[in-house]
Amino acid sequence: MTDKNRPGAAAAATGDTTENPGYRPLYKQVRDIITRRLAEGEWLPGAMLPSEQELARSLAVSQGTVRKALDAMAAENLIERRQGRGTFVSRQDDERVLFHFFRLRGDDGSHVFPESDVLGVTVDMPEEDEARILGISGTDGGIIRIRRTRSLGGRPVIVETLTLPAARFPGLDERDSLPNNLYVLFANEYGVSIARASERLKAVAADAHSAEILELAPGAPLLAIERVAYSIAGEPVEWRVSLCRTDMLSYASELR
Amino acid sequence: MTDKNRPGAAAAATGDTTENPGYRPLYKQVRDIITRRLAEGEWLPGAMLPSEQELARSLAVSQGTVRKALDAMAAENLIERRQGRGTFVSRQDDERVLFHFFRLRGDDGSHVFPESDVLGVTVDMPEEDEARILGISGTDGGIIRIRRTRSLGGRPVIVETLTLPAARFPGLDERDSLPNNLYVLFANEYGVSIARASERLKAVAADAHSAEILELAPGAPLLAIERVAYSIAGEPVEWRVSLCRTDMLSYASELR
DNA sequence: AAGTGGTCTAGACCACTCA
DNA sequence: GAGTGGTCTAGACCACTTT
Repeated sequence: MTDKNRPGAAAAATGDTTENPGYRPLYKQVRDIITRRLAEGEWLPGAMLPSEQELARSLAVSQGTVRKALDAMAAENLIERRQGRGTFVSRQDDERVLFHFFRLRGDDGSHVFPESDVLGVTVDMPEEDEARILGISGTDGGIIRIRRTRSLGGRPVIVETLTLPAARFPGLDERDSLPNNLYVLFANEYGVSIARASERLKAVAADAHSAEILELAPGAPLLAIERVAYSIAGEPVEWRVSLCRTDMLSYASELR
Repeated sequence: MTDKNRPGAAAAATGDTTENPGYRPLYKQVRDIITRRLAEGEWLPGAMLPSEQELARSLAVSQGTVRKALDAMAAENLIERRQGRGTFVSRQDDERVLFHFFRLRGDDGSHVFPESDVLGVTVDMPEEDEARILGISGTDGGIIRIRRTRSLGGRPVIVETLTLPAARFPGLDERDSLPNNLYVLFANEYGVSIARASERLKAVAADAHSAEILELAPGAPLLAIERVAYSIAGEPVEWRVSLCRTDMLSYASELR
């Protein structure tokens, strides 16, 4: 960070769009550096980052530049800043994060916590669509499929299939039990933090199997939620298809 | 803005949460002032705001403080900033805004423009739920209901009912025709700009009437989207319930 | 009292747009 | 070349948390 605004500064893959070459603001370079160190596990979830002053000194930039970089990372939910305390790596079990990635609400808007029951875990070679979505090429190994239901008050309301790249989660298929919140497991046991997800929703008719699990008549309307979740580094690490009965629940979306 | 950080500065209703009293940052006060002037129509959609220098001078704060206020407003999609050109009031017909409030996509992710056909416009006194959602009290007058379908390639894919507070949109019920994009009409003819919306989604079975319009069998699964849209000032100005067949479409949601 | 992030200022310079 | 927003710096002070 000695020569300012050097024209050849690499435009790393950071999700920025329509970036012109030849110029990359210092604070974005700083953001990329800190994000990379974060993705590499230098600071674990919940840990405190060095203070702005320290980071500024070690990166040889002004405190204001570090501040702008950290503010950008906080806007991406990678870190949390607390006045008087410090800057901390976001935790997947934080309530704010938890409900950010789980958009189903009670009809009165209340938060709900469905309990999960695993139906089965299998390891296999990916189908074509699975390989494409998870970015797996021929030699990258197999995938783990998890089938589970999620229940509210003993009533099954969701049946879902998760597809994970096995290389990322070694031994996951042999665990005795899986927690309710898989993202906490991903973060704590495999160093994979989910930063964002992209969802597509449809209304579908229940097939015979799902209908039986959800205690519905075949053909009943279900909300199908298809999710691809991405790590901090921006790689797809989970493909999840959920079928939900929405007579007592609804999916909340804020447009702003 | 003469006495800095005066403790008693009013904490206006700006959507900020858990605000402690007795202190309100200058840049938030500036943001509120400019947002209020914007909501009052001082600058129309597409118009250019005064430059940062001018605003800073007229408000007797530093340029950096104005910048932070404008950056916050840009993050709320109220304004758009373009380097070298200026700061402009967001337009509802801007492509970015248009698809921000319309989340249905083709199955390949493509943007899609359904054509609307109005089935009927009526003026009435609000039902209890309509009055509650739109914040209409007894003497505030009636509501306008618009029923319409939206079609892709001649095939109806959405049937929806919109409920509007009549006081906000005088004469809307007597117009010869209504445009495809109502939010442009709201902004240009009634000075009502939509700043944000809150949606709830469910999967439902098609009733006989909707099924006939959408050329489906009764009981077919439909995506029900219930939206409340809010003006810049934060008041609810539209309640919309859409029933969509999603065999060729899906609802896109980005979680980040 | 010490340390953290948050605000505010003032000034210099850069990138971009347009006349 | 003039005017705009964007970046970067340096320093002062404020609010908040912890010791």
